[in-house]
Amino acid sequence: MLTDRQLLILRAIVDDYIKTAQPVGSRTLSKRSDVTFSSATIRNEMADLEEMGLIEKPHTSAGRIPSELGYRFYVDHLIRPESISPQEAKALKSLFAHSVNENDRLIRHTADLLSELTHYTTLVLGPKEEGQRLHHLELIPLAEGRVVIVLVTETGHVEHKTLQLAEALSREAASRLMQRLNQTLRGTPLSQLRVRLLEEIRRFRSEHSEQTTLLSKALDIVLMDQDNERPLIYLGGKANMFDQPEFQDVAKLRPVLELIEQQEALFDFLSPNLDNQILITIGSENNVDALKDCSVIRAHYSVDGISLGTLALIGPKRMDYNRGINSIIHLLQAFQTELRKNSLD
Amino acid sequence: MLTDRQLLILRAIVDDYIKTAQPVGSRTLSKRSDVTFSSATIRNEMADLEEMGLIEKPHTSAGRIPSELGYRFYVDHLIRPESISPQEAKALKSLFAHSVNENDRLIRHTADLLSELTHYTTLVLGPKEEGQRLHHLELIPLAEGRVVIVLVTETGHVEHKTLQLAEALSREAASRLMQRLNQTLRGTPLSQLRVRLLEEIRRFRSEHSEQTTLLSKALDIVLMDQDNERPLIYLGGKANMFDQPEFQDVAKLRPVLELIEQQEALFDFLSPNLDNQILITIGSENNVDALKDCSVIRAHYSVDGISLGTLALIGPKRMDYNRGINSIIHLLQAFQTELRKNSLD
DNA sequence: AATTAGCACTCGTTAAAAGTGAGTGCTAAC
DNA sequence: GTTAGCACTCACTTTTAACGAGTGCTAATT
Repeated sequence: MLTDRQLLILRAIVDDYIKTAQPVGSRTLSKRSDVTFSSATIRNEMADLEEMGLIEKPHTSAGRIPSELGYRFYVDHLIRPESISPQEAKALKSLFAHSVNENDRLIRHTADLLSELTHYTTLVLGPKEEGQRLHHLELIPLAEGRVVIVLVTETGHVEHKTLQLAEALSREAASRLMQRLNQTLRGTPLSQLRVRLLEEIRRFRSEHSEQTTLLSKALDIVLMDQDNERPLIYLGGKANMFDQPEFQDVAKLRPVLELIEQQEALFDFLSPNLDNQILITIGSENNVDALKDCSVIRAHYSVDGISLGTLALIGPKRMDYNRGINSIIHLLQAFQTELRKNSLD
Repeated sequence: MLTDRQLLILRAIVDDYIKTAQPVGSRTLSKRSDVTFSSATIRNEMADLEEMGLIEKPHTSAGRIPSELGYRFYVDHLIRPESISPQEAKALKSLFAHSVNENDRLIRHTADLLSELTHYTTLVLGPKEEGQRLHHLELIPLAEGRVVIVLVTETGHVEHKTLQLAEALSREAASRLMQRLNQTLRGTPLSQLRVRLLEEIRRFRSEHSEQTTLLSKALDIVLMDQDNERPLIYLGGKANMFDQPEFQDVAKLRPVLELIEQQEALFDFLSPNLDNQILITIGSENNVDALKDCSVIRAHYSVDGISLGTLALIGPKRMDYNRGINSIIHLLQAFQTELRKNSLD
C-alpha cells in the first residue's frame, strides 16, 4: 500500500510527464507548491516507487517517467472525474444543434468532434449490421434491368445496393413483391435476412408464378458480399498524431498510422468488449504490436440498452487520460441522444 | 539543343537517381555498359548540363541529381511509352473480372488497384454531382414522418438522403408526387435539381391541393447541404508514402499526409484541367506548398466523351514516371470500360 | 526515526577536432 | 576532342572533451 506522500509524488510525476513529455527529476518536483519536503526525500520515495514498478528511468542520470504499471495505477486510482469547463459544456451542447438525420453522417461528425475536443485521433466503430433489424425494404426498378434495393434498419440506418438483372423487372412486379416482403420480413435481424429473403421470394414465386429467379440470384450475390458484414470505421483527427513528440520518429509513427488505415485490423481490435462501459488499455495491454506505444480509451455506445458500436480515442501512452475520459463520456451522452432520435421503433 | 551524348547522360542520371535515390557520380556512370567514354568526359558534360539547369548537386562534393527542369525534360522527351509486362497486362484484365455495379465501390476499388500497381499513393476524384443528370427519383415514406429520398443519376450513381417531417407523408401521396416528379424532372442536371424540384412540388401542390409544404421545406434543407456539392475523393495506398526515402523525415512527410486528408484542398488541387488527358506536375509546378517535394500524375476519365473525374498518382519528385504513366494509362482504359457498363442512357 | 544537506558519480547531450572518402574542377598530356 | 592525374571540397563518421541534470549514498540535523 502506498503512503499519501507516495501517492502525491506518483501523481505529480505522471501529471508532469503528461504535460511536458520530459522525465521528471526530484528537484523539479520539490519546487512544486504542494510539495513541502526536500528533493532528497523525494529521491528516497522515488526509489521505493521504482522498486514497486510504478516508475522507471530512461537512463541512470535522468528523471523518472511512469511505467505502464504506473499509468495503470494512475488511471485506476488517481484520476479525478473532473467536470468539463463551462465553455466546453456549452460547446458540446451546440455541437448537435441541428440534428443530423443520417446515422452515417452523425457518426462521422462525432468522430471529428471528439478529435477536435481532445486533440487525439478518434476511431468510431459503426453499428454492426448483423445485430440490426429490418425496418423497410424497397425495390426500385430502373432501365436496362438495373434494380436498386434500399434497406432501412430500425436504427434508422439506410443502405442501398444496385443489382444487375439480365432482363427488366416491371414496376408492378417489384411493387407486389416489395409489399409482401415488407409484411413478412420487418423486424428480421440482418444476419438472417439473406436466407429469409430468398426463401420468401421463392415462396412468392410459387404462389404468384412470377418470374423472379433472376432477381433472387442477383440478390443472393449482392447480399453475400462481405462488404456488408463489417461495420464501417470512421476516423477523426489523424493529423493529431503528428503533434505528439513521441511520434516525431517515422519508425514510431508508421506502424500506428498504418494500423489505423486497416479497417479489418482495427475492427478486430475495437470489437466489443461489454464488461465495462469505458475501457482503457495502455501500451502492451492493447495486445497489438503497432500500438505498444499507444493508449486507447474506448466507450461503447448503445441505444435502448442495445450496444451498437464503439467510440475510441487513441494517443501516446503519455496521453491526457483525465481529459480524454471526460471528453468521451460527455460526448457519448450527446451522441446517444442523437442516435435515439434517428431510430424507428 | 542537347547532343546525343548529353541526352544519354541525362537519361542515365535520372534513371539511376529514380532507382537509388542517391546522387549519381561521374565514375558510377562511366561503369555503365552503354557508356563508352571516361568519367572525365562525363564530368565535362555534366558541367554543361548543370549550366543548362537540368541537373544540380546537393553540395560541392556530391554527385548530380536531376533538377525540376531536368525531370520536366525527362518527362517531356526521354520517356519511352513502355508497354506493361505480360503478367501485368493479364493481372489488369482480371482486375475487373467481376463487375462492380456501384460506381462508388468501383472507384474505391480502382484507387486501390492503382496504388497496388504502382506502389504510390493514389487519389481518385469522383464525378462532380452538378454535371450529372437525374435518371430517377424515389420517395420512400417510413414511420414517424421519416422519408428517404433516393436519387439515381444517368451515370448509375445512387444516393440517398433522409428527411424528417413533422407529420407523416402517406405512401399514396408520395407515389403520386414521385410519378409526377420523374416525368418532369428526368434529365435535369443536378445543379438545377434543387430549384426545379421545389418549383415542381409547388406546382403539384396547387394542382392537387395536397399538403406538401413540409416536404418541400425539408427537401430544401437537405438538398442545400453542401456535402453534396463536392465530389468524393478516394485514397489508396497511403502507407506507400512511408516507403519513400525522401519522406523518412516527419517534417517532410507531415505536410503531404495532412494535405491528403483534407478533402477540400485536394479537391481544389485536382479539379479538372481538360487540356491534356494526362498531366504531370513536378514539385513547385503543383502550386501547393505541401507538394513541393512531390510529383503528381493526373489522368481524366470520361464516359461517352463527358469528363467525369480524375485519377491521380502522387509520389516523390523522384518517382518512376515511366511506370506511373503506363500504369495509369492502362488502368484508365479498364476503369472507363467498367464505368460505361454502369451508366443508364 | 525521519528528514535533509552535501557530494561523488553517471550518462546523455552538445560542441569541437580530426580523419575518411566520394566526387569535383582544372590542367596537361594524348 | 578525350582522358589521366591531382589538388581540393565537403558531407559524414569517429573521437575527445566539456557540460549539466539527476541520482544514490552518507553523514548531519531535527
